[in-house]
Amino acid sequence: MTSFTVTASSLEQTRVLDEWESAVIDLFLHAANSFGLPKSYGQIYGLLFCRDEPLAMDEVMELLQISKGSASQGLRALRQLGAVSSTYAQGDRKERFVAEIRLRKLVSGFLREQADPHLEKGVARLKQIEELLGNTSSENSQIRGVRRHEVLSGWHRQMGRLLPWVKMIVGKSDRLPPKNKK
Amino acid sequence: MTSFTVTASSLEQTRVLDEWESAVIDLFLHAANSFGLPKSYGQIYGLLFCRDEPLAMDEVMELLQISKGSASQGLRALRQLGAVSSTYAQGDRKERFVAEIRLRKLVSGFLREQADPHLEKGVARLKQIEELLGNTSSENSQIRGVRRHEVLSGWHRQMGRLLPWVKMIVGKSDRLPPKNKK
DNA sequence: CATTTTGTTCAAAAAAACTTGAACAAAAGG
DNA sequence: CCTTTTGTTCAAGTTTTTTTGAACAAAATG
Repeated sequence: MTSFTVTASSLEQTRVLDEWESAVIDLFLHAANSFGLPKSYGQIYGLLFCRDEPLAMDEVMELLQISKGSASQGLRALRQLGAVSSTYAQGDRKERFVAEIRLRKLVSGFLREQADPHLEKGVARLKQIEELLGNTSSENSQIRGVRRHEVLSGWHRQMGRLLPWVKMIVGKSDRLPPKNKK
Repeated sequence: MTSFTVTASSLEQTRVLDEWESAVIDLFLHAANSFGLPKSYGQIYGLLFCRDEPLAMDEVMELLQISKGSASQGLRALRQLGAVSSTYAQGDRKERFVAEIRLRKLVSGFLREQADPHLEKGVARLKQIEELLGNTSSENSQIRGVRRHEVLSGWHRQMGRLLPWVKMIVGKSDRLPPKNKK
């Protein structure tokens, strides 16, 4: 009676979002935002995170109600970050996507794409500042500038040391620890 | 002849930016941006970072050519982050600001203000998802949801563990190491 | 008090970031 | 080839964030 097309589980859950899924998607939306990524990237990742089966771009568009452009760009960027990977289902032309769910991978991808480039640009900037210090007419200012340059170099070195540690630490216990107690 | 008002160093450098200072300010402008802070915060911090003497708000405004509003809000936010501290020069009504230059302090302030609140909101969100899982009609979906909730909880725990380490690691060798070689 | 100096607030303007969708390519099928 | 399906690109539109500046408060000065 009321239970009509209800047990269409594995293959039909694809069409609508469960409440909890919306909440997870929303969580990732906010998370993406605070990592400086567009909201839509968060939504897309969140959706894939929820699902067991790979989704194609058009399914992502429909489920999240976002445009082709956003879906395309979002999926590409997420793959670039290593947050999503794609497969081609046998005998189907569509590319389908799944979320990378290992925190270590997510973090290291993020650092590789976001932090590492900044560190490299940092080298160039420091070099540039060093050059400008040559121009400086006032001796006092130059001395001050050299000190600041040293401080910045120190910070740069520190950051370079920190990143590998972060990757390590997050790697530990990627799997859930055995549940003890109750 | 050519050296006229030239040696007005310590107290008069205040009026203009040296080239290297502009470069440092620009560096912090970009850095702020990639930490998700407004550019003006970066500029203000950068300026103070360059200077030995504390600067008042109107000096910041003039040197950076920014509005009263930006200067006021920027300085307040930076103080909140622990990136800047203020003093009142004896017999002067103006509040004057200096940059916190110890990386450890900067990082821990940033984490305290930005990361910690997110972790706390995370707890609430996880709880909410857990509740929504109760509503879920499809058994399969619920099971899937429980799994995802477990994954998210694991991530949350990991992040909670990571932050203290970051504060530690950055703390090491805050001072420049003794220069050996050459 | 009235005045001056210093600093905050917040609505409106400006700038930046994100999203959209239509036009365009690329590849598969027939 | 021509058509269909799938996916990319990017200019224009939308939304969000940041900055501005004028009005306002607070505190010191005389």
